[in-house]
Amino acid sequence: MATLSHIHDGTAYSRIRQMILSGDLAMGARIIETRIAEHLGQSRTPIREALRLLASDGLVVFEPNRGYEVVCYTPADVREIYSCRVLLESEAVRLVADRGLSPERAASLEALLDEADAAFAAELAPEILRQQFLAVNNQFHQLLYAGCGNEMLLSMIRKVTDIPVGIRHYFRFSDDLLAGSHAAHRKIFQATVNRQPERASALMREHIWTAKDRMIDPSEAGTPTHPGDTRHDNGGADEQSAA
Amino acid sequence: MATLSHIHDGTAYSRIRQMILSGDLAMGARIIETRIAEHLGQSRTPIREALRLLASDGLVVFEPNRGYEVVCYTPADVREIYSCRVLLESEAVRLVADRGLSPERAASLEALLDEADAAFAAELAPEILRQQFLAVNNQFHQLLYAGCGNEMLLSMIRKVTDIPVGIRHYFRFSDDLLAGSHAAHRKIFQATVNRQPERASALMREHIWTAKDRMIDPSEAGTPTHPGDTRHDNGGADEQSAA
DNA sequence: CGATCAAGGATTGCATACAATGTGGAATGT
DNA sequence: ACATTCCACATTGTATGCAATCCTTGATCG
Repeated sequence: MATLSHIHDGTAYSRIRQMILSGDLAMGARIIETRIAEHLGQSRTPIREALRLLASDGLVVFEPNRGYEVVCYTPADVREIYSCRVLLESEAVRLVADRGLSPERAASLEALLDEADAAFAAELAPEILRQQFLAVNNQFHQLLYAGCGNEMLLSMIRKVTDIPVGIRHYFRFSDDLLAGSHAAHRKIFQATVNRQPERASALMREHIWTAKDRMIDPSEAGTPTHPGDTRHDNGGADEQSAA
Repeated sequence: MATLSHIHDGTAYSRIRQMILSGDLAMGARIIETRIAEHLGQSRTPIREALRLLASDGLVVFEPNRGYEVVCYTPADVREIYSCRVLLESEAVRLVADRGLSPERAASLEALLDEADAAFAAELAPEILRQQFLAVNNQFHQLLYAGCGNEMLLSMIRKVTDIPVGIRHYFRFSDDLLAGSHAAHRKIFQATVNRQPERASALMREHIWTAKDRMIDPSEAGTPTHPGDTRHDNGGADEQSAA
């Protein structure tokens, strides 16, 4: 039942996957089997299988008899992804807070948060800081959900989380954004260790919504913001208003 | 971005997939590449790729150098899946109710509901009735969500919905269960056309929870019921109780 | 009698060869 | 000059052959 998408071995699949996630293969880049094959020193057969898998993951798009290219998300796609993240990750953290964090995992998470603190204190160049923070950020989220007890949920979270770094160009960053994100992590972590499922869940929703709000082009590409995403802002008070 | 998992063409992938979903290949059955290859009149190469894809879908499990077998869900796995269904499908129907059903889709859904009514009225043999209802049931859910506007969400719903029919042996069926399920569909549909997102969502949650409650062995296999699934029963009143 | 090891068969892993398809460009006709 | 057709190249689709690995079975030894 466990998907293999989080494994980092030396297979063609994981190597190509890493190239896409890291931006080594840019979004929209054409992928030619023979090119990749000789680059990885293998024949086309295992590369083909890897590419089919990546297409199933949604990391490359595949057109029969045409070939593959790295997925190029539209802003609307990214908004979809973030809507799913809100849903899935708020649920995951709720489960974790309900079950309780293991002491080891709590310690690891706290270490991660301290690491981020150190990065902020180090007065790094903005670009370096951003990069470092995003790495810690991802680790925090992954580690936090790890003990939620639902493997299917975890695999779906990986699907909406492991996407090319290139999408960060869709977001407007600022210094306070990173700091705010870090503060949110602290609060989420605290609510989780305090066994406050609903609170941790609500904080997580707000955390991801905030990130989504920093997307560029809030008007174009069809879907401004997904309908209903504001429900928790008005508490569903206008229920039945359109009936 | 659209996954191909719902396509029913003549490819080896979709053919094997259908064999698994229909139970033609039983849960837990070993799959040998050469066997399938000659059965489908193709060489091993496309079959290998199809099987890798199915492994990524979670429909077959794959052990390197060992081969494939049809996934055999444990009751705990099915409970995980149903927890995810609650989460995903309640959200999907909420979105649909918020956006509003298109008249054509509403008509199709109503036709589907009438079809189920006819099946009940026809006094069929229990097994036939069950089979027919389950088919209509699946169509109803798929069609209902189709206009939710989030392709990623839809693909995840397909992942937790398209599973081998064999899992129905994990559930205890009864005549009133089918009738109750049908009644729930009517109410969900009504709330949706009435543009009551929260109501439709709550009905859907309850609908799937009810199904989950009919699972056999509510005690064994590790996870009795996923923690937190009862939150909506107590309204989260015991929040912070364990802090 | 049981356990261990070896050999054989079965199956997957990979590479190569060839067929099928699609694309781009050049040549030709209007 | 522009459009169209046809050919050549680039790329994917499939089949086959062989190497590597794993499992099974039978024999041998304690």
